[in-house]
Amino acid sequence: MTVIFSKKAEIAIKAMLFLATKEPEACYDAGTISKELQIPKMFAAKIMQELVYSGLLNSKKGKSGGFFLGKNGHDIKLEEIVKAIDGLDAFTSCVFGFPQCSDEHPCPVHDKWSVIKGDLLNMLSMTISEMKEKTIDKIDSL
Amino acid sequence: MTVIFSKKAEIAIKAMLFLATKEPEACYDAGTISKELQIPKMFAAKIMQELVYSGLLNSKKGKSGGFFLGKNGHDIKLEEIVKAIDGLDAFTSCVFGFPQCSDEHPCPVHDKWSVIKGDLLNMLSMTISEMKEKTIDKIDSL
DNA sequence: TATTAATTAGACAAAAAAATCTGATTTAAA
DNA sequence: TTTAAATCAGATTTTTTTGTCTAATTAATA
Repeated sequence: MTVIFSKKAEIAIKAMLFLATKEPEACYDAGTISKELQIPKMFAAKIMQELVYSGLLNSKKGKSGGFFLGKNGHDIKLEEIVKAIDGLDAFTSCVFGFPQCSDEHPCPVHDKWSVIKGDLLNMLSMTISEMKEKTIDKIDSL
Repeated sequence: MTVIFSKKAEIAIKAMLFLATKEPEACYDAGTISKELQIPKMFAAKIMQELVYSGLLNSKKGKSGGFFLGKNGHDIKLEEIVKAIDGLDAFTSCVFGFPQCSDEHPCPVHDKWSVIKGDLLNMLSMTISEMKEKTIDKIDSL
């Protein structure tokens, strides 16, 4: 059981965080990133591709190619990364999956979950740059 | 992507909530419960068995057998149900899965996530009886 | 221009989670 | 005592998620 987002989303966030700590246009290839994150190269490559597809990363093909941030880290929120990989359903729907749950027809934890959902979205509003500031020199120890 | 607990845990909660709205020792069989929750009978049966195994439900075998709460609804917290089915790792570990994440070596969202984890556990401290009070006559519309 | 090293797309495989089946046992009631 | 209807345990199947492979394309550089 993953916590709040899938393993792929977890990796996506870590990969983007890694790139955010580097020079803006510097290219890092899937192999380098996979070593950094200690995951299989082809799995990293696949996830990076999804991020390119959604515009969060850019890529350079061919020899000495690789990946780099698609826009300034100040403009990339965690939420966008999660949205690109998992979607945001988890953060907008009823925690029990009751389709009719709403303010008018609340499930038993509707109010509490509504507050928590807000806090979760607030947490996900952090940008990659902000994360970087909090992470400098720590990524290795994590 | 499930939100905070698995689909099985969702079903477990709904099934226990259903039983909580009935007479304490009244038996309801897997078929009845599966119809109520609109899920396959055998899937319901399997989940009920897990709940029996963990002591949250009791069962009566044989003809006109079925399931009923293993203890008073006032003494059954949501948390126990989730724990029985999914475990509680999700509510105690780092949201990014960083194994070393701690107060001393916080990940970038450690503080925010710590608060949210507390709120989640608080939400799960609700008892089945409390949920019932908030749900009476609503379970059909949900 | 040939070689090498990278992304890309899509098919494929493996593992995990969700769902189903089967056969044994239990028990109420005909 | 026989039958019908239920739980139970464990194996099996299906679906989803995770992870791998291969062939095509791209581009730097020798």
